[in-house]
Amino acid sequence: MGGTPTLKLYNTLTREKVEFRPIDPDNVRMYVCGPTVYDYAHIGNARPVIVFDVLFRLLRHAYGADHVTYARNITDVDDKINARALRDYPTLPLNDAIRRVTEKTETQFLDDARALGCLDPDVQPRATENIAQMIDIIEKLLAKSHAYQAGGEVLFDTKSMADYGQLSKRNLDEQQAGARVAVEAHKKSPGDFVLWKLSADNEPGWESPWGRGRPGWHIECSAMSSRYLGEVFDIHGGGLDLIFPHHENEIAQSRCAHGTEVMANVWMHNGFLQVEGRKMSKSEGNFVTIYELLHTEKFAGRQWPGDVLRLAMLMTHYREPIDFSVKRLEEAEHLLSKWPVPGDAKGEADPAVVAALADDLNTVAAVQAVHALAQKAAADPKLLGTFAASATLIGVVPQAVELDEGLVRDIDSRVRARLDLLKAKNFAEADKIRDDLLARGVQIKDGKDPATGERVTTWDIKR
RNA sequence: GGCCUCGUGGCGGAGUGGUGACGCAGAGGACUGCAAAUCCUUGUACCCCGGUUCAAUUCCGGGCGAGGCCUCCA
Repeated sequence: MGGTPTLKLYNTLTREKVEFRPIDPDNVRMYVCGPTVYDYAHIGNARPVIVFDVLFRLLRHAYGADHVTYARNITDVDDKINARALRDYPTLPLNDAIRRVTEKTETQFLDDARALGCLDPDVQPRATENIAQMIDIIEKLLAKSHAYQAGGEVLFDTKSMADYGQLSKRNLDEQQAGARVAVEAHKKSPGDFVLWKLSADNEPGWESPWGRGRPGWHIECSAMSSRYLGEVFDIHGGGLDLIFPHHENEIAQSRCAHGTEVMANVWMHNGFLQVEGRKMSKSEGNFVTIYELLHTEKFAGRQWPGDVLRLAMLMTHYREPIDFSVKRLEEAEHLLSKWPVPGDAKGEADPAVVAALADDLNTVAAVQAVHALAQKAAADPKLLGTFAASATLIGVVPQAVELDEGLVRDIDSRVRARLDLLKAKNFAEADKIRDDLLARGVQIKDGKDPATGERVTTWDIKR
C-alpha cells in the first residue's frame, strides 16, 4: 500500500481508535447491515450507505480493489414486509405479494444508492436465500446448549454466554430494573431473543427441524456474514441504533455457534441524523426519503442532485450526529459548483486526502483537502488528475453536463455578440445579454488574456 | 431507573496540555464601465464550577444542557 498512511478506526467494541490490521491483507472483509426492503429508504438510511462506501473506497485504495470484499445484506423477510404485502397486493397469493414488495423496494434502494455515488458491494446476499445457513447456525447453538425451544420458538439463552453484552456494555440484570421489559413467560431470561419462530398458515415460512417457521431478526446477519466473509472477519458496520440489540445478538449467535473469541475485529457505527434540528419521524412530518430528495420537490421545494446529498453528508464526521438542513445542502452545492470537471484526467490521490480518511474516516478534513485541490486544479489543469483521483476517494466527482449542440452554439454566439457590444461601449445591450443568459442559468465569466490584456469570456451552466 | 454519545466563533466543523485549523457567510481591498467569477487581507470560540499543572478549550471530578439505546428503527 505504498505511501498510504496507517489506517486508524474507532472500534465500538473497545471505545478506542486503533490501528487497523487486516486478518488477511489479500482479502480485507467488511460487512454492513443493509436495508429491510419494505418501503423507500429515507435519508437517515443513506448515511451508513455513504459512510461505508467511503470506507470501501479507502480500503480498495489501500489494499487494492481486488483485495477487499464488501458484503451488505438485503433483509427480505420481516413482519413489516408481510404487512406491506397484504396491504398493497391483497388479491395476490402471499408469497407473490411479498416478492413484489421486496423486489420493487430492493431495486429502488440500489437506484438510490447509485445516485448517491455508492459503488455496489461485492456481495448483496438476501435473507431468503440463506435460510439453510441460518438453520445450520441454530442447530449448532442448540447442540451447544446456547439455545432452547419454548412456546413455539427457538430462543437464544443469553445466560449461557458469560460475556454477553460486551459491545453495548450492558448488564441485562441491571437493565431490567427500570426498563419494564414485558416478561414473557416462556423465556428463561427476559433478554433471550428469538432465533426461529413458527409461522401461521397465512405467514411466510420455511420448513425446519422445529416446524414450518421463519427466522428471528438477528440470525440472518450471522448466517450471511459467516457464509460470505468467514466466521471471523475484519469490519462490521451499521447505524448506532443497531448496537443493541441487533449487533450484540449477532455477536452472541456467531461466537457461540462458531466458538470464536470475536465475530469481527472492528465494529463501526455511524451517528444519527436529524432534520432541521429535530428527530426525523413520520409524526413530525419531516420524514423524507432519498427518492423524494432526488426526484421530487418535497424538500425545500426543489430536487437535490445525488452528489450534493452525498457531499452534505460527508461534511460531518460519521460518528457525530448530523443535522440535515437546507442550509447544509446549499453549502454543499455551493462548494461543488466551484469544483472543475476533471474529465478523464488521471493521477494519484492527494496524500492529504488519504491521510484524512485514514484517520478514522475524517471526511470533513478530506472534503476540505479536496476542495482546496479543486480550487488549485481549476486554475491549473495539470492538477486535474490528482483532483480526480482524490475526489474519487470520497466518491464525489463532478461530471460534465450533457449540453445540446444547438444550445452551445446559441450561447457562444450571444457571448460573442456581447463582446462586440462591449467594444462599442454599448453597456446597456451587453448587460441585457448577460442578464438573459443568467436567467437561463448560464453564468458569464470575464477574464483577461494574460498576453494581450484583451477581455476573454467563458461561461458555465449553473446547477 | 440503567447504559452510551456529545456540548468549539453568525453557521458548518476538525483538532490540540502552551503560537486562535479550515470551509461557508460577513467586512475591507484588487480587478471590472458596473457586476459576476477570481485573487489578497480580516474579525469573532472552545457550556458552567472545582481540581491537577508553570500552563487546560484539551486531563480528572461534579454540575447543567442536548441526543441515542433498553427487543426487530440506520
